[in-house]
Amino acid sequence: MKMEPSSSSSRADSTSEKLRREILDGLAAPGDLLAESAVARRLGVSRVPVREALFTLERDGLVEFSGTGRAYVKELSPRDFEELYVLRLTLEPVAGGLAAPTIRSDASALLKNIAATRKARTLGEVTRLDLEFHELILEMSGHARLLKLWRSIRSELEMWLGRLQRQHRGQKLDTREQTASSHEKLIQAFRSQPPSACERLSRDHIINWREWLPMQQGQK
Amino acid sequence: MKMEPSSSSSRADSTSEKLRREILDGLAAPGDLLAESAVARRLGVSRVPVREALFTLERDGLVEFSGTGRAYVKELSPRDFEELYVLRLTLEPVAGGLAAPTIRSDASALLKNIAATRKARTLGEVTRLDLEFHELILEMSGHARLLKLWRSIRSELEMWLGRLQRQHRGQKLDTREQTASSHEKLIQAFRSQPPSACERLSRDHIINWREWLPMQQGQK
DNA sequence: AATCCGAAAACGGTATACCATTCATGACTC
DNA sequence: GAGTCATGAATGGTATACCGTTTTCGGATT
Repeated sequence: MKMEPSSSSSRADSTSEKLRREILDGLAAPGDLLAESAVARRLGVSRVPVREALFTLERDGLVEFSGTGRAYVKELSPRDFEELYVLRLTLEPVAGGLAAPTIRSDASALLKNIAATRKARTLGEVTRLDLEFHELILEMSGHARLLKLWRSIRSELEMWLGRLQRQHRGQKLDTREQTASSHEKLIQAFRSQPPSACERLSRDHIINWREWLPMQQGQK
Repeated sequence: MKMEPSSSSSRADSTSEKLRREILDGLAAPGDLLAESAVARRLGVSRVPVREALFTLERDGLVEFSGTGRAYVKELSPRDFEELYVLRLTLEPVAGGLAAPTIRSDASALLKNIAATRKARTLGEVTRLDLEFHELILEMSGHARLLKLWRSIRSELEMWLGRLQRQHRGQKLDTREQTASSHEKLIQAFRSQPPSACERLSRDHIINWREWLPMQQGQK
């Protein structure tokens, strides 16, 4: 028998997860100092696991170190988001092409995700399931490093999307159905098209996603 | 006045560099255990910087951790190299397209690299300068994350190429002139072609590079 | 009021120590 | 001889302590 994988046994992991959540939820504002001792005291662990957690978060792009080794919550500019967008546009079509055969043989995980999306109760949940859908395709590509690279930008994407949501509370776009049906169409196409077309479809899907996003006015 | 950047002030950095070199030079064989205490004793530092160095090397793909936290020198299979090749094919054309305007305005760094390549005295030096040439393009793309992703696979590439070299000592291909002139042509083309063509040219350059490589017979 | 400066507090880098777990070795059993 | 189990060494995770550097802040100076 095993423990559920969510509750990590090591304090370094649970510390990085707690900090990640605080950053993604906006509790820790961009630019905030994450001092090792302070975090350690606050979370009731020693500095060692905190230190390790900060390195992890740096790898995930949520934290950056100053020249003197201090860790700060990273600031994300619209220009940063553009970079992330270009990377999705670069990585995901390749994954789509590679994953096409796998998806044709078994798309159950993707379909399950779509069903869950239709039952989502909050906008945040839709966003999470959306990213999970795309990560599933990366996994099905069978390209371990491609998946690793994609994961290395996932947290930054989540941070940006979370901020967007908090800024546009009022809007009641039906993102849920939009996302679900868009993903559904993508799978249908994947099942009937050759890999090269799957690349193009993946690309178009990202472009569409980008256009739906409510963007801020400030360019830079 | 500053210290030369090569000698890093922190022991964690110098430790990771020493280990990186040992792995790339084949002193540490794939599969070898890198026990924290043993490395610490051998290098005359405590376990703390060693631990940090091992995390760094894991990020760079030279080391992998077992489920119980032990660090081993990563095994690289031909299939792993295929993944790396696909990633170059994915990332570098995008960088080429983005870097085109910058290169047109100032290609001096690239030209300098080519000149150095022509003066290289060992095959290993040619390889290093080759990778540096491509990294320069990534830098000139102005896309910080694209560069970061490329760097995250650079060490693995170096490891593979180093192993190839050691396996094919006898061959006396004139890689030096081949590399230099190929890079020269690429720059010339970059200067006269639109960004979309630069993407294609970058892609072709990588494909050519791949075909020149002496590959092993074993597929898996 | 603005600037400079020095002392104290905060902070990061590293070493050492402790403990639970894992791993390797050899004896023992069948 | 193959498999099993116990024991001790090796190993990683974490806490704590020390030290040099950086940062902060209040007071002196202009």
